[in-house]
Amino acid sequence: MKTEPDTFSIDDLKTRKVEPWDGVRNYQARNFIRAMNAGDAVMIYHSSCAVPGAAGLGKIAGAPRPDPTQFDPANAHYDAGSDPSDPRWTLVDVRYVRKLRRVITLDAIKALPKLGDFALIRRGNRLSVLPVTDTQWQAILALE
DNA sequence: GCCAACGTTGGC
DNA sequence: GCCAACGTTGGC
Repeated sequence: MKTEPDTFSIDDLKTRKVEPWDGVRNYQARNFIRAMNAGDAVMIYHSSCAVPGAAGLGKIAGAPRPDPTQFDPANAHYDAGSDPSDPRWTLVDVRYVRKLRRVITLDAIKALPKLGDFALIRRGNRLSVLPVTDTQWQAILALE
């Protein structure tokens, strides 16, 4: 799961302990959120910053649920077209697990030989929530 | 349903 | 700040 550290970093998650991951407004990312289960492991990735890369680990704290910000006209992520009886957008609550000892940079991840098809390093990748296979997960964490 | 214009993401 | 990628919007 990507986040811009200037807005919400792994340190912020550490302070908050659990954070509702709201504001995702991309159908593909939403579908990945809907496929999540409580207890699933997540890697927290810092994007749009000086050193993009994996910064920490978390886990999903509960079942996916409607994102309340979609119904709040004052919220930047308000969606007037979302029907409260069938909410369009979903969030999960993410619990802090730990920071990585150092940021595993995008460069280092790209240099891994056996990632296979990985949405994070596809050209023009813009997905804010994307799946990581066991193989990818272990290969990345082995760089810590 | 096509496609140009526009907006956003995110690395550099 | 620039620009490539790509999703969304809206005119036709």
